[in-house]
Amino acid sequence: MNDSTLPRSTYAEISELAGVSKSTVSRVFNGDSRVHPDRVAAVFEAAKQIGYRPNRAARALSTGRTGLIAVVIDDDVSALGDPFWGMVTSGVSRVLMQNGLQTLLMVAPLDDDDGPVAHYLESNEVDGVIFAQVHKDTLVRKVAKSGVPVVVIGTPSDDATDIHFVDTNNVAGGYMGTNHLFKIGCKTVATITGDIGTSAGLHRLKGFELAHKENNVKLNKNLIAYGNWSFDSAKILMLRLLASNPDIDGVFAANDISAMAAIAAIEERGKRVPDDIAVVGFDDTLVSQTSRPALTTVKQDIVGLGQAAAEAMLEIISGEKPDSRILSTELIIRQSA
Amino acid sequence: MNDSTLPRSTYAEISELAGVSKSTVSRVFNGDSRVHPDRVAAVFEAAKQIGYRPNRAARALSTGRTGLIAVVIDDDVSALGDPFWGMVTSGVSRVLMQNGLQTLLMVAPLDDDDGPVAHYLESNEVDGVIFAQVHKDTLVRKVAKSGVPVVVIGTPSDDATDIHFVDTNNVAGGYMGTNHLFKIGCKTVATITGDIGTSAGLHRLKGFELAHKENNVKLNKNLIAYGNWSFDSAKILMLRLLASNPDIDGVFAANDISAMAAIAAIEERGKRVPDDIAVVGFDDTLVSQTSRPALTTVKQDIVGLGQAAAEAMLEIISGEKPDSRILSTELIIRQSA
DNA sequence: TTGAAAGCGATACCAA
DNA sequence: TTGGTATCGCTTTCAA
Repeated sequence: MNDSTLPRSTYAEISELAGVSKSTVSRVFNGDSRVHPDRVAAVFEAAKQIGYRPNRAARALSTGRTGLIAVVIDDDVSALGDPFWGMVTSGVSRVLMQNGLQTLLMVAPLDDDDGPVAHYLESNEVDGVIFAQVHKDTLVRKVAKSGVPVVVIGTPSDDATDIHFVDTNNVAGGYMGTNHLFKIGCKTVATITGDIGTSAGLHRLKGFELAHKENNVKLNKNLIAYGNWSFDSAKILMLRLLASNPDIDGVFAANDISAMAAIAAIEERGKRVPDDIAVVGFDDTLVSQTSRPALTTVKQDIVGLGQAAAEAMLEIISGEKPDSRILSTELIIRQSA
Repeated sequence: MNDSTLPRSTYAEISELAGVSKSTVSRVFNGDSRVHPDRVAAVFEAAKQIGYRPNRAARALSTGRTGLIAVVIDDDVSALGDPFWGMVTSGVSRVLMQNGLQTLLMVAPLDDDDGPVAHYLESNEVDGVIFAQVHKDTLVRKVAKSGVPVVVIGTPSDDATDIHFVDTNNVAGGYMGTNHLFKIGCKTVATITGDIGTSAGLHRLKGFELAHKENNVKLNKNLIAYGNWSFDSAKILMLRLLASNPDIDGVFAANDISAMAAIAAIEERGKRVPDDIAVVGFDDTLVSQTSRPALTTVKQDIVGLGQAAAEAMLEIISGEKPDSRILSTELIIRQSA
C-alpha cells in the first residue's frame, strides 16, 4: 500500500519514544492546555528527534477539513495574458500559507454549474472557495448553498447578498479617472468599458456616468463603447469612436490594456496623446509605467485584493461573519492625461 | 468529528443499495476488469442515485498519493507583475486537471532549503513538484533526493543531470533574435541580458554570442549589459550603453519588458526605433503587440511550457522516464527591428 | 490529566 | 469473480 521513500514518522513512534500515549501526542500537537508540561516537552523532543512530519490526509480524513482553499479563475484567454490574476493569486497564496493553508488553483470555465469543477468544489475536497472574475454567478451560488465557505473577488449581483465579497471601489475609481479628464479641461469624454457582464466593468462605467453628473456634463450615449478588456476590441472601438465623434478630447478606458489600445488607435489617426486627446487607464499594471506616453491611470491594490479575500476566508472558516471589503483606488498622474 | 453539510456518501451506502460488497464497489471505481458487468452496472446505478462523491482524503491515506502537484514559483517581486508565470501555471493546471490531478500553487522564497516550504514538499503531501525559475537549485535537489517526482521549468545546472526539465530553447532563441539584427544590417549590436543566475538569462546570452561567431563579428564585451529582467534595470543599462557606445545600432533584449525599457531609453536620448537603433525582444507577451513601435521579438510557447511540464510529471508518476523537452522558438517580425 | 479504543472512507490482501 | 477484514495516521469520545 504505502511505499514512500522517506521513513514515515507517525504518532505511534513519537508515542513510544516519549513514553506517552498517542492521544497525548495528538493533544500536544493540537495545543491542548491540559497536558503536563513535562510531557509536552517530551513529545516535542521525540518529534524533533524522529523528524516528524504530519500526514495531512490522515488528519483530513479524521476532521473533515483538508487545509486546502481553491482559487477558481474563469478560464478565459484574457485571463492568462493579464498579469492581474497572477498578482491576485499570489496575494491569496501568501496569506493562506502564513496560516497553514494551501492554495489550490483551478483555471476552468465557469459556465458549467454541473461539471467536474462544480462537483469537486461541492464535495468538501476543499475548505473554501475563492472565486475570481465571475460572469454568471450560478456556480458561485450553488457552491455557497452546498455549505462551502465562499468569497468572491468582485461584486456579486444584487440578489446574492449573502455571499461575502471583496472588491475594489470601481465606481469611485471610474469617477476618479473621468473626473480628472474634466478637471484638465476635456469637454468631450468618451469611455471604452470593460466587460459589462462583470461587476468591475459595470461599476467603472457607473463612475464614468457619475463624473458627468457631478461636473454637470450631459451624458452622450454615443461616447460609450462597450469593450471586453482586450486590446483588440478596444482598438477597434476607439477607431470607431474617432470616426463618429471627431471632437473627442478625452478617453477613460476601463483597464490599462484598453487604454494602450486607445492610444494606439488615436496615434494611428494622426492625433497626439495627451495634446489632442487625453487618455486615462485603470489598474496601474506594469504597462502603464512602461508605455510611452506613460499612462495616467487609476491604481488599484491588486495583491491587496487577493490578501483581503484570503483574510475574509480565514475569518469565515473560523466562524466569523466578516463585512465585505471595498478597497480604495488612487489616481496616478503620468503623461497621457 | 465529521460534520459536513452535504449528506456524505460512501462505499458502504453504495454497497448496501447495490447489494454488493465494499470491495466490489472499490473494484468498479478503479476499473477492475474482473467484475461482472451486471454488478458494475448496479454499482454505477447506485452511485448515481446516491449522488456519490469520492473522498480524496481517504484515498490519499490509503494509497499514499494525494492527487496534488505543487507548482512552486520563486517569490520575487518580478514574478508577480510578469504575466509569464500566470500563463505557465495555467498550462500546467489545464493538463493536470484533465488527468484528475489538482494544482497546488506555492509562491514562496526558494532560498531556504530547510524552511516550511521545503518540509512540506518533502513530506509526501504532494505527488510531485514542478519548480519554476530557480536561481539556486539546492532546494530542488533536496526535494528530488527525498524521492518526490520533480520537474524543473528551465534548465538546471550541469551537475544536476538526473533532474527532469522542460525548457524553451533559449540559446536558439538568443541566436535567432541577434542574427536577425545582423541580417537587417546592424553592425554594432548590444544586449541587455536577463538574470544570468537563471538558465534562461544565461542561455539567451549564449545565443547572442553564438550569432556573433556565425556572422564573423567580433564580440565586444562592452556591449553586454547584465540586467535582471526588470524594466528599471534595463532602462538604466540602456542609457549607460548609449553613453559609452554611441555607435550602437541594434539591441537584443532578453525579454520584452527589457526591450520596452531599451526603446524608452533610446527615444529619451533622441534616437528613433528602428531607424537609428533596431530592438528585438524575447517572449512575445502582450506588450510586444501593444507597444509602439510594435516589438519584433522571439516568441516562446509559454502555455506550452507549462503543459509540457505537466505532461512530463504525469509520465514520471506513471513510472516512465521521459526525455527532457526543449521547446522551439520563433521570430516574430514587427516594427522595432 | 491520561490512555484505550472506535471511528473517518477507501484500498488491498487473503481466502473462498 | 467475490467478500471479509486489516490497514493507512490522526482525532475524539469515553473511562479511568
